[in-house]
Amino acid sequence: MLSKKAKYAIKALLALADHERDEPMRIADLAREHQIPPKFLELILLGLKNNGILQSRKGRGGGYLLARDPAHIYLGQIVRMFDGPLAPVPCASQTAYVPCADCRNEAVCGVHLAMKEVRDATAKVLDGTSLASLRHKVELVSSTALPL
Amino acid sequence: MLSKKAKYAIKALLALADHERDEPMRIADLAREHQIPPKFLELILLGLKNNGILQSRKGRGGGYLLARDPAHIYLGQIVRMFDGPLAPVPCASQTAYVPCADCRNEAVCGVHLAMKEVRDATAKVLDGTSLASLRHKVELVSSTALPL
DNA sequence: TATATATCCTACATGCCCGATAGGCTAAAT
DNA sequence: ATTTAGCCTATCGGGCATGTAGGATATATA
Repeated sequence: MLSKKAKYAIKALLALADHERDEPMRIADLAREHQIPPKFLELILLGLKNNGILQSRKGRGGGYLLARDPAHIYLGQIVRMFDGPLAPVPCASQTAYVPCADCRNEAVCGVHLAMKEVRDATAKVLDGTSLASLRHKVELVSSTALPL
Repeated sequence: MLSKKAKYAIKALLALADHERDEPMRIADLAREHQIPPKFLELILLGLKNNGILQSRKGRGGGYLLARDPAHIYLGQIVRMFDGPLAPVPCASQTAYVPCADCRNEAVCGVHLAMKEVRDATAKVLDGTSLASLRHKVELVSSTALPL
């Protein structure tokens, strides 16, 4: 299950990727436009900044902007940051491997085997999707979609 | 994150798939062999029975057995049963679709798009893996693995 | 029929974490 | 100096996952 934090983070980042580069956006505006509790979003954006994904400017005319090119910001990093490893079980994680206490021999564990496949499939999607590519996909879909 | 329930369920089911068909296994034995709290496992197996995946026999010589061929018991069903839909967000679920309250237009939502891909990838793995095929994979891996 | 065995079922405890809020601090622009 | 907007820590409430308790029910065996 994707946490609200990760979900809100992705939404905000996509909005920033759509926005004029070098023009900061304010928390309050992002929150209003995407129906996110403003104080909660504040926390989230702060986290993104402390992880080097966002930059900020304080004071009047300030706000947040992407710290690097949206083509190099991947969903995998965002999701891991807020929700931890992608793997459904710690023993199947590549980035945060922890063995199971109750598992005698991992090589013979069906759960391990199956969940590693799930992890790999998930990682392939999320580590292969950047803000830029996602933005592009949305563009494609919406241009062919029926109007409301 | 895979819940303990789902994890224990898969382990127990694999043990049953390895076991003589039509020879019931007792909760206590399954629990001991796989380091699962017995009363907790009881709950889990009961759930599996009420969902038609297991059969049971009461009294002396009783226990649990698979209700159908292990080649037709898929991990997807097990995981959904204990942990709910595979999709990271309800609006990306195929089996339990619920729209997001905060989403104006799903077709233009990047989160929706990306998470649908994650769901599809996960479902492909879990709905494509049966107890029998998983058992077979474990066999293959363990035969080529180095001994402890 | 009596006893032992093993599942059935409901209720409960408990601890953790997610979502969200509060409120003061700091920096920058005007 | 004042206003604006981000920075940061603490806190809180509610829900859920994990696990436990204990009795009811069904079945095999002696």
